[in-house]
Order: sequence, then C-alpha cells, then structure tokens
Amino acid sequence: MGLRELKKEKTRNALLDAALDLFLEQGYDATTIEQIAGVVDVSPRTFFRYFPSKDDIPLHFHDQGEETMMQVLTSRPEDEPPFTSMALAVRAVIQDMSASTEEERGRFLKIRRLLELNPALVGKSAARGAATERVFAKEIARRRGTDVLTDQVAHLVVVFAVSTMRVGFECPTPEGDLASITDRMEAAVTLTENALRPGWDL
Amino acid sequence: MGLRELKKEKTRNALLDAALDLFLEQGYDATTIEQIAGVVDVSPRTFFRYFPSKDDIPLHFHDQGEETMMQVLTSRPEDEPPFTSMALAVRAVIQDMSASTEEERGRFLKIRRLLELNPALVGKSAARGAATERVFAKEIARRRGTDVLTDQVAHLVVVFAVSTMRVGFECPTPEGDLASITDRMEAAVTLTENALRPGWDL
DNA sequence: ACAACTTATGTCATACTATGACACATGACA
DNA sequence: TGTCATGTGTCATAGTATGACATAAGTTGT
Repeated sequence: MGLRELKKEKTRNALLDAALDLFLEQGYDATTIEQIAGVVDVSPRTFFRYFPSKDDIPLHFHDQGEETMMQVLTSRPEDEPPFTSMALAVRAVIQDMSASTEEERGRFLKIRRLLELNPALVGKSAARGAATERVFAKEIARRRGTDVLTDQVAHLVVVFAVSTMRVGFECPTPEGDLASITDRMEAAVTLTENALRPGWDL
Repeated sequence: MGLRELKKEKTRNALLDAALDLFLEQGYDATTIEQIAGVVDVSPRTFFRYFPSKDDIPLHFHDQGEETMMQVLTSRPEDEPPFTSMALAVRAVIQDMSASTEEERGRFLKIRRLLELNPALVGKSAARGAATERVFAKEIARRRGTDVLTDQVAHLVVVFAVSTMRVGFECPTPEGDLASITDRMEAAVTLTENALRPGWDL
C-alpha cells in the first residue's frame, strides 16, 4: 500500500472521527461541513470527496454491513429457505461487529448514541436500508426463480430481516457497551425466527 | 368554512398537483421549488408555508395514513394481540384508499409512479415510516404494559406491520389502477399474517 | 535524481433547499 | 367601516452539494 493510500485512509478516518465527535458535542444539524473539515485541516470540498454527503457519516457501517450480508447470502445453497439465509447474513454482521477493532467499536457506540439523540438519523438509516432491501430482494427472487417485481414473499423475507436488524441495533440499551448491543441484535433475530412459521418463505 | 381556508386548500392542492406533474415530467431532482411555485403563481417562500420540505410532496399520504392507523389502534381492545390490532390498522388504510375521491386516487397513482421512477424516494418514504414506527411502538408498549425502550416485541410488531404495508404499496404492479394496488397491499398483509405464528406477539 | 505522469487537494463559482425577518395586502369580524 | 388576524411577497442568509480549473503532492519511468 502506497503512501498515498495510507494518507487517504488517515484523512478519511480523521474526518469520520471529527464528524462524530462534533455531532455528539453540538448536535448533528448544528454541525457544519466547514467545521468538520476545519478540525482535519482540509477544505470543505475535500470532505465531499471522501463522503458523498453529510449523512454518509452516521451511515458509515451500512455499506460494510450490506457487503457482509451479500457475501454470506451468495455463499448459502440456493435451495435453503430464503429467510434462513438472510438470518445467517444478519448474524454474520453481528459477528463482524464483535470482531471489529477497538477503533471501530468506538465508532459503533458513537453512532448509536447519535441515533438516539437524533431520531431523524434513524429515518435516514432506514432510507439507506430501503436501498439495501432492493438489492437483496432481487437476489432472493433470483434464487426463488421468481420475478422480483411480483414476488412479495421475496420482499417480505428481506424487509423482515433488515427490520429485525434495525430493531436490534436501534432499540436503545441504557448506556451499554458493544457486547450489549450485539446481544440485543441477536435477541431480536431469535425473536423474529420464533415469530415466523417454519416454511412460510418457501 | 371561510373563504380564507378554501383558498388555502385550493392553493395546497394546486401546489401538490403541480409538483407531482412536474416530478413525473422532468424528474424529481430536476424539478425546483421555484418551478413548482411558478406554475401556481406563488412565491417559492409560500411553497414552504404549505409543505415543510420538497420531500413532503411524495409523502403526502403518510401523515394521513398514520392518523388513520392510530385511530384504529386506539379503538381496539387493549388485550387484543398487538399485531392483530396493527393488521386491522393497515387494512383501514387500504380501505381509506379505496374509498377516496377520484382526485386523491389520481394522486395515489402519480405518487406510486414517482416512487418507481425514483428509488431514492422509496428511501425517504421509509424514513418517514421510521418516525411513524416510533409513535406506534410507544403505544403498543403501553398497551403491553412494558417499557418501550426494552420491549423488542413491541418494535417488531410495528415494523412488521409498517414494512408489510410498504411492500404492498411499493412492490410495483405493471401499470395498475388503484384497485390493483390495494389488492396487492391486502395480499401482502395476508401473506404476513400467514407467515407469523399465532401468539408470537403476546 | 530528474522528468513525466497521475492523482489529490484548494479555490473559485454556482444551484438549490430551507428558514427567519419584515412589510404589505387580503379576508374576518365587531 | 375600522380594526384585527392571517397569508403572502420580498429580501437576506445559512448550509449542502457539485462542477471546473489550477496547483501541489505522490508515483513511476529512465
């Protein structure tokens, strides 16, 4: 890895951390891109070269989670009940969180506190989730041999899985560490599994 | 109703229809508030006096639907299984759609076409849905006699219901009329009901 | 080590959404 | 009809986001 990429990685993390800290200190809306860029000593224009939008800061983990889930999904046999595959994908994300570095864990907790303080961000997280859902619905429909446009079961499988993950992550735990978050996420998945009738997704 | 309120209602509808038509003609992002206001011959500032944001145009029915659902929910006995109550609330929304005026039906269809053309709006719809979920989760938790902060079942009940409605509404039907939309929504609710194990939400 | 190339950054400029302040006009009501 | 309340237009402003272009930094050849 060249010096250039190292520097970029460093700037990206610096922007991320500066943004999260400012958001928690003064609130999300009250914090401007100019301020964030100021802390890291880059121009506001540069911020947008690292993050497409301000919202992409609190949604930092979304893309990563989506990638993990898709990897797990494609590794599963195609004739497995689709919700079983999706539940495994969700658990893989939980696993990833547990296995992440101390630095990343800190960011997880900050983002979670941020979502609690700013409910509008929960909405934006759901918005990103909707985009994720489209991707997965398409894949599930493919595996089911159906048309994604009309296969409501495929969509339901996905929204149940994604919604469950959201409930587990967002549903607040009073001042918890990362383990208590992953525990709650795991609990949510189990609850959903038990709520569903076996074979509903065939 | 005074002349003043009539005029307001008229302006509001004019803005709504002008916006929807422009969105469908030239795309959502490509349409500016200035253009919308121009069609109705009001100042851009006035637009924001009728709609808090541009996004509130495609989300026109959200608040209405939320109100309907909450009315139904509070009319149900408190010891009814919560998902049963929520499913009834969703069906009430479907009923409202079927019973709406020709004018409103047209808007429904336009909004749906808009959501198909612009997936980002589906996300924003989900974002609004997240806010709705908070309200209902609180009420469900109250009825269950639990703390909304820790009662994951309450949250799951709500997200399943709201997600199901979204799937039914957004899942595209090829050039359908309003009846085919409500039919699909009804189908989605039924699918979810059959997918869930009776008593899971007690 | 130096030149040539690639890529990241800073500095403009600009469009658009959204909000506050204030003056003016229009409908409501005595 | 005069007074009050309310809606509207105009102006000013903050902030997000994007494009264009020049410059500086890192990379790669000889």
